[in-house]
Amino acid sequence: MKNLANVFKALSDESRLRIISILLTSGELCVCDIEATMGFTQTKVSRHLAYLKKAQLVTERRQGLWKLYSVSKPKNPEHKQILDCVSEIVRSQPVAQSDAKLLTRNIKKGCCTTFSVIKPSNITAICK
Amino acid sequence: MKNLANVFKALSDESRLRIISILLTSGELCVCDIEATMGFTQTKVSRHLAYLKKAQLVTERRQGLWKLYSVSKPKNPEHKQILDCVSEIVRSQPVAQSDAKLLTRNIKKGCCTTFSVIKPSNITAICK
DNA sequence: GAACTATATTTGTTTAAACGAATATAGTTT
DNA sequence: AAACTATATTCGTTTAAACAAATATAGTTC
Repeated sequence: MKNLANVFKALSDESRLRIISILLTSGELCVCDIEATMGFTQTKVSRHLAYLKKAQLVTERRQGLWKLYSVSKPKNPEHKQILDCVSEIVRSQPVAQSDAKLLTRNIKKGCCTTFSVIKPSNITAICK
Repeated sequence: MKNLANVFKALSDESRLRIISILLTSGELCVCDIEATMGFTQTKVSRHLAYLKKAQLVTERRQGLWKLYSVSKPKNPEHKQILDCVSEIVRSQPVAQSDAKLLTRNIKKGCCTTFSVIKPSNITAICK
């Protein structure tokens, strides 16, 4: 029960819920794309992602200079139950839709997850 | 999203999750039965119940001297979605089972929800 | 209405969360 | 290896949560 309480604690912050929301719609995002989409500072995004990761709600993989975050794949039935419930609830929130639009606009600008398989040198030439 | 975050905040404490759990198994309980079952102080139980009530997770009705608490009936589709998810998850936690046993033992002792429709004077003669 | 009982709130203290600014780390390019 | 970039962590400060002990409130009994 302590662990479940910690999962809920990780979900008890609006910024973190919004991060989960846009990760659900995008599949995978680098930290700076989350910053750009939500207008958060780098520190803030990084800290919240660390919190979500500690609660096993998100997973990260390195891709060159970037770390790409996504909502975790469930590890066992209980974990799946929680992730499914959370996903379903978060997706049905109104803010989820508006954030999804912000994300789309950001991706159209091309910075920088869309290019995360491209060499950094080429990306910085295109973005910013 | 802010509201959802607050709901999760209300769920981010082990004591509160356990209270929800025994309210689910019992249907309705007075504060002192929760105290007795979980070994919590009166202040602690009352405070946590106030928190849960503020998040609309539990409801209370007065019955004589007692206040009987129960998990809320959903008020709208979103509310129902959250309550259903939470109930399902909480019920599947291991501690929920052991707490249910403690509750049964407590009810057998007859203090005091089982008698909440009886006059207080008669109850105190039986319990304590 | 006075004594009593169940529950709620206040008070003071301790522990944790959130934040920006600054600094550290690890991978990349040249 | 030095300069650079994306992300993580530390630091100091502000705001909130948790708790027990004490007090307040509202309903009950006599």
